[in-house]
Amino acid sequence: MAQKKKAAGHKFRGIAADLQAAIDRGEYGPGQRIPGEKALAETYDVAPMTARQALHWLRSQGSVESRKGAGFYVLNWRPIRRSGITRLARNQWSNGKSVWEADDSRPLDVDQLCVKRATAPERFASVLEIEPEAAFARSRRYLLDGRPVLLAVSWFDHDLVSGTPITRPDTGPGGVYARLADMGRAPVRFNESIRAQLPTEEEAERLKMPPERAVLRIARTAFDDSGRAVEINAMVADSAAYVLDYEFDA
Amino acid sequence: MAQKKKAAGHKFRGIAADLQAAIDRGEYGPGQRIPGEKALAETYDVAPMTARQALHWLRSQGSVESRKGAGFYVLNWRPIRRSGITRLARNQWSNGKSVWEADDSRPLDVDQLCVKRATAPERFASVLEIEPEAAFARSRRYLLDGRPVLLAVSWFDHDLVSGTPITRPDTGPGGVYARLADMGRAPVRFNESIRAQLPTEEEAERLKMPPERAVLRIARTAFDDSGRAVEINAMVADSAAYVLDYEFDA
DNA sequence: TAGTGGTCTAGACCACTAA
DNA sequence: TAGTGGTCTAGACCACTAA
Repeated sequence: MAQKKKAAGHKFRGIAADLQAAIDRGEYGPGQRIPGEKALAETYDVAPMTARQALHWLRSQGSVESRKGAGFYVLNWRPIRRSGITRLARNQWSNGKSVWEADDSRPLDVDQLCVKRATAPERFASVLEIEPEAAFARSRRYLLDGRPVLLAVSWFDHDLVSGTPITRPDTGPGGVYARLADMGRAPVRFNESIRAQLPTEEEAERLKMPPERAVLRIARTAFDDSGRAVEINAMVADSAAYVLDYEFDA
Repeated sequence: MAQKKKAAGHKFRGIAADLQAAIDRGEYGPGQRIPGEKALAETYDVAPMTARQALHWLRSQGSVESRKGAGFYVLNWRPIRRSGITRLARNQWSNGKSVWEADDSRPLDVDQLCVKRATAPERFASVLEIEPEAAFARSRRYLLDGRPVLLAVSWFDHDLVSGTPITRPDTGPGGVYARLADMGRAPVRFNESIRAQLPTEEEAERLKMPPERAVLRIARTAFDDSGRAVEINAMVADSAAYVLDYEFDA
């Protein structure tokens, strides 16, 4: 009968733990291939499905990535530290005092830039106090070393930004916030809401991430000095790539 | 109709989408049971494993929960809105302007309170500038309507808090921050770092959540006016239960 | 006692990769 | 061309639930 080396009915966890430990010990270095479904099934004397579960668990953790037809390969994320409150970022209070190993000094590339009139999700439209159809969207994708890590769509009141540089691919120095300031609608206050959810199929494809790994959804609303929302930036980040950081006074 | 191309080999996605749509339409209300593995396998003419994948996908989204031996039941989360920057919370800027349907007016219960000397994770110890063994931990679990939603462990320098009310279950009015203030080490600045990861087996059990659903890990570091870290609060939140909220000036 | 989810078996075919 | 991951089949036994 089936041999039970771990708690009954959790074989795949034991296999995953073994592999993770081997990765942590450096037995498999970044970029190296780890044993595949067939090899694990034989080694551990389990069904291929069970070996697969272990590999997918590692993948959804971000420990490995799978390449179809090629195998599973060790990843070594140095998460991007995203400072939500940028003007206060990197001050004396936090120098070198971080609970995560992370890095915020690497430049991100942008592609898939798309600016167009579009229909906003209901919940964004209501915050912007517009009809969903009366929205303008600036969409783009961010990459780190060629790997997609973040999707972002900025939503505006179409009537507000129509005819301004905000509707053009290049918004000029200072970006959209500087242009909003030019129009007398400078953002003076921000709200960021964060959730972790599964990616949609499209999001997973654009981020080249496995569909079972969570994304961080960050919705940043910018308010002008009259308290009206002038922009909502809806971001979707690969959860394996990001650490979000906020600093504030007591 | 926006029916996706039936790319051969994504049956479970179609089934999951059908069920989610039925839930969204209200065909299955909160608390109601949805068809199980066997029923779905028959209805859609697929293998039980395929039906199971669909149900587990819904579960990892937080749309349903499974009760062993009883079936899958519709959940209706009203996420808890956690304001990171509490002193600024709920001001004019954000009144009624939220992109998520959430609620922050419900009281949380506390259980599993445990205060003891303990060994801190390396990365916490180094931020607190102590040896891992020289740590003191205050651990507890928070529940909403009887459902666990958050685990929290506060880490201190053992030598600093030893003999103070911080080492007792009841820390008195104002809690640990007031006691730190009594000692001349009042927190004046905070840093919160956020990641989304899979729960450990123990975390999933204590939160009564499926192991494939992500948790939000929030590490809050409190600094005194000399810039030294006086406390690290390591929180683990069910990602289906929480929206994190930060507000700040431009 | 009948039914359910949790885990697992032992395969299959396909598209894709690397040599 | 041999090997791999992605998806799926058609079951199995177990612990547990609800009637």
